[in-house]
Amino acid sequence: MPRNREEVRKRLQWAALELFRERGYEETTAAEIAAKAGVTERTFFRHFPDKREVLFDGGAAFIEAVTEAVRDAPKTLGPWDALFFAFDSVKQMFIENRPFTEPRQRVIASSQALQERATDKTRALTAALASALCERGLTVPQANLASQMGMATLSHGVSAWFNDGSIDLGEHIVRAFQEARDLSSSNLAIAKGTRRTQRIQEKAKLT
Amino acid sequence: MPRNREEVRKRLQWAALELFRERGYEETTAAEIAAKAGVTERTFFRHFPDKREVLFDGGAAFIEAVTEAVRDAPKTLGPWDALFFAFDSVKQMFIENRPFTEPRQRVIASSQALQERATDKTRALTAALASALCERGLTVPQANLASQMGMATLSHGVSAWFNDGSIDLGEHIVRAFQEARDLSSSNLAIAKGTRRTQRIQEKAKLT
DNA sequence: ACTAGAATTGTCAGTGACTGACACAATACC
DNA sequence: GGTATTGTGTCAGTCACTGACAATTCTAGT
Repeated sequence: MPRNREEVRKRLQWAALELFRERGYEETTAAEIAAKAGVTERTFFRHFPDKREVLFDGGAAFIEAVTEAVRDAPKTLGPWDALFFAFDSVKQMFIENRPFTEPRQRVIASSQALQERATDKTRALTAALASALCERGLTVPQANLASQMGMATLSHGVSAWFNDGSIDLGEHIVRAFQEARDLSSSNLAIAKGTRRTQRIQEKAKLT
Repeated sequence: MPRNREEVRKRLQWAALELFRERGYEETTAAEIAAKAGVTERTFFRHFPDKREVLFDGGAAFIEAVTEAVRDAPKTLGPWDALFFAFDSVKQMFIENRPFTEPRQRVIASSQALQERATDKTRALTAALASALCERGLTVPQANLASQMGMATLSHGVSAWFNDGSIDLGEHIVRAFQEARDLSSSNLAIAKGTRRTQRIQEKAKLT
């Protein structure tokens, strides 16, 4: 009885979120999710490669949007500005998906296994960003560093937005990038060179 | 036949690394690892909570060393300098563990499941760093941002050291922090304020 | 050396995630 | 209406992981 593929997929996701919230992730079996969605356990694993993945769908679409935004950024912009441009371009996706994302976040926070998968999804996005930055002339290490710093900054901004919805998401992102700049530009020891750094460390050891 | 606990632990780790390199992670069962170490599958899971964890031992010791170094950093240092101080203080651990770490890295890179766990270990370290930074007067979001940027920078430096052992690890870390500063301080759009940023984006849409 | 008690392991049975193979049903296309 | 394609059900099986209990070895006190 093959219904519409997408419909079954969505029913499974909905059922999973529902059961995870009621009983918790570990206490819910894949068979129970499938039963609630009106299909078999085997069908569940035909739609999702593993039990965790049922909560992480649509991530690929977001990755595609952000990396495309990085490619579309004005070529005059440096990597840091290009990332800001890209994040600002796709901020609407965060706003639209917030009703789905917010309850899911609570479930993820309650399970170690789900946190691991969530972290891995962030890593995949970071890697895709780095790849896009490479096309802008950066070396691989530079692109990795920039994308990781950018993702850390974006997470910072989105997290602040979750806790304070009274301010626009775009404004939160602007502030996050400002904070990142202030933080790393205050690097006194390194700015003056290695010699001074060593002296500071020797001083510290005497204390 | 209970031998010394630490000895069995190390035999299991060695056997696992060996088998993972020969057959790959997925193709090796926990029972096989245990048999090679002269114990039972049940004993394997008494020493390690799951199959992946056998490759990630000693991480706790490193976390403790780095966070303690953050706490010991001169109080006059800002968060960014404190992180540099801490990383520089424990760089010896990287040098000593390189013979174990390097082959392990190849195994990890060949398995999705192991990569996930590795990423999670990085996340745990980052969280511990953020916690240590909080004790230096930073807010939670600031500490999170700083620790994530710091970890990204450290990874950058260590990775460069792996690829170029002719230069000292300490020098690689110094360079990584310099690159991080240069990267985020060149944030032209944000530095001039939101208005200019919006204009840049509107211009881009016309293109 | 001897022995009680703690620590470690072996054995066994069981759950649940996940997979391959095959048959069956529903849909799309002609 | 027949046929290939696609989605699903069923079944058997592997493997990660766990609880319970017995057996074994180590450790300390005598």
